Amino acid sequence: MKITKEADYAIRFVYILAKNPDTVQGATQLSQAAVTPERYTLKILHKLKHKGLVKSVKGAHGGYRLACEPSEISLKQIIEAIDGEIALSKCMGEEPCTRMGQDKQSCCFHRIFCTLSREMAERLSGITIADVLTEDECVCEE
Amino acid sequence: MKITKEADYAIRFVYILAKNPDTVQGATQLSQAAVTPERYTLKILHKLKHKGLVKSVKGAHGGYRLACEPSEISLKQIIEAIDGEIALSKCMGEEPCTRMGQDKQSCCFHRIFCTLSREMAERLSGITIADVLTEDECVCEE
DNA sequence: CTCATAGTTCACTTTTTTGGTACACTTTTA
DNA sequence: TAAAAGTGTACCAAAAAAGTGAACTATGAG
Repeated sequence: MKITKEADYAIRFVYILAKNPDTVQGATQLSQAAVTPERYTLKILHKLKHKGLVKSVKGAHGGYRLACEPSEISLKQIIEAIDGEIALSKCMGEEPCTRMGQDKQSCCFHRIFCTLSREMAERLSGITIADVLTEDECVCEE
Repeated sequence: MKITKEADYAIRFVYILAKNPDTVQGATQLSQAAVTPERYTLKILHKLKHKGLVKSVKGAHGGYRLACEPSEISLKQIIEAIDGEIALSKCMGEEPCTRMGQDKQSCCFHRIFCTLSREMAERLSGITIADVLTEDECVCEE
């Protein structure tokens, strides 16, 4: 019922990039800002790039920047880029399972977990990095 | 973002017990019905008992039965009995974290994840085993 | 044009969590 | 009182998560 640390880091990176739009930031810089191991940072950024959430700039003074506007990147996109599809139960991904000795096409929990997973995904897709930036301001003004 | 297999099993056990109220069912019986290893079943039942969700009957012809009505047992209770408190991010359990180099009392994601976790917990506490039994009937009538 | 910078890729290790066992108990009732 | 059934602790192994190393490639500034 938790997102992985990797997804957690990923959100942080996107957040940092969003805070400084139009600026290319190196992996070293990002690692320092988010307090994460540099190698690990690279790995995560690679996944984010692969999913088209960030873009990389090669060569001297290269680095990373967001591929689109903060308001166009949702938590769902980031989490799914790292952890894969949002599903509360393992029997989501598989075809309808036949556990519990039932010969029916789906186990009795399938539908409930499907619904919950979808709700969660929808909720997360409604929260963008732009929202997080706003929230951040609120926290800081406390 | 997934519940563990153990919690998944736990829900199944409670479900099976709920299907046959007023009947004491042995661990062996439950294992067969849910297709789970017997030893593991015992371990899970132990946790459920510890949290007061099921009761055990000792001695010959002993076994387990629900501690209360199916409508009084929510998915939240079962999942938390096994996996611990529902929290989407690791930084929930800890005290407000000071990552991201902020000297503020809480990181900018803390509040968002707190809200989401609470929402999820509330949603799960609204679904009882009685609901699952009903849902089951629907599936079976497809 | 060349070299330092920075990303890319693959392969690896360590740590933690999950899933599952073993076994030596205790309790109860037929 | 012996067999059936639950109790509890400790342990183990596989898998996933978390993190590392090193060789490689691309690029642009000087």
